[in-house]
Amino acid sequence: MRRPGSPPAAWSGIEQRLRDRGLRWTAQRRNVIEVLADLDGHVTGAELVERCRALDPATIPSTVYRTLDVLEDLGLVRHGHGADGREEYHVLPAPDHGHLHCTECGATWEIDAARADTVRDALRAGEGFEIDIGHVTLVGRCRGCATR
Amino acid sequence: MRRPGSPPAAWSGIEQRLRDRGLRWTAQRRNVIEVLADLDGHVTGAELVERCRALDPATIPSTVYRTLDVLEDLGLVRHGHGADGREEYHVLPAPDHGHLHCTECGATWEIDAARADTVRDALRAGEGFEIDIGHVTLVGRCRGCATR
DNA sequence: CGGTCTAATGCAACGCGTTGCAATAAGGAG
DNA sequence: CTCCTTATTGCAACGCGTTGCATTAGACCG
Repeated sequence: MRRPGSPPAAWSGIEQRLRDRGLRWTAQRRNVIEVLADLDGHVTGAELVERCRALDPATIPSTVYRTLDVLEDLGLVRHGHGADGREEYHVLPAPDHGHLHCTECGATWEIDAARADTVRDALRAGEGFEIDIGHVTLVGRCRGCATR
Repeated sequence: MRRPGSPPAAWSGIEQRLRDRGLRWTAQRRNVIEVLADLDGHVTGAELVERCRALDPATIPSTVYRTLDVLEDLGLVRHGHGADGREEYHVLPAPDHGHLHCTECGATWEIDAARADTVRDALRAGEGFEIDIGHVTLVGRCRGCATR
């Protein structure tokens, strides 16, 4: 968690980056970004909307989602799908990790880039497929539940 | 595609299997099953509802989804999430295959069990994780789009 | 053939996210 | 500072799926 008032470098140039693309710097976008900058890791769409509403009760969901689309274009966030298919946003810069979910015990956790690479390599070798490992949560059973 | 009137073996005992569990054999369930039996492979939830409505215009979505839950308990279908997070149902018996989706060209295709096993093995070895490969659609870039 | 128990249905409301469209407001030009 | 262009917003409606609850109707029993 970040101290308010010390925006990470990733967010600092954003106002200019938007303008350079002919996009606009609005109060609503400022809010979304303020919330995102205060986050580390993941948020679901609904959670993000909630947090924006805390900052500005007049927040409209569709505006938040559209802002996220723009930020994704800029490479500042990436969306994925959780175990239940819900939207999940990763704030960048983030290591290229993966997510696993155990259907038996309900746990969800991350695997680091090195582990994720073994999966990536498997698909690259056989299928020539370059997986976006962070995009979906892989579902199955964890070591504990599988052996039990 | 199946010829009407020749239900596959998998569905034949279902009426009894339901009753054995204290569940009931209803007209609505019959409809869902009739639609499923006429299918090979996948359907999205919405598509299935649509097809049921063709059979009985009075079909209610929530009933269809609840029936699918029951059938999943019985092991006759399994649900997964498509590239966009939508529900997708696999009719059994189905080989334990995987699904890939290319974000660049939009294609979605299957990989057979053997290929899927390389992914499974990668996760089993490192993480002790038993992936349910059919549950989610893996997203990334296909060979063509990746090299281009 | 009723009577009884309770699984299943229909319905209405909700949750998350997306989309179309008219109204608003950035932000560059004069 | 005012005007103009058009990106963005707010809003309302939609799509897919889920949930709670009162009502209906399977299916077993005597």
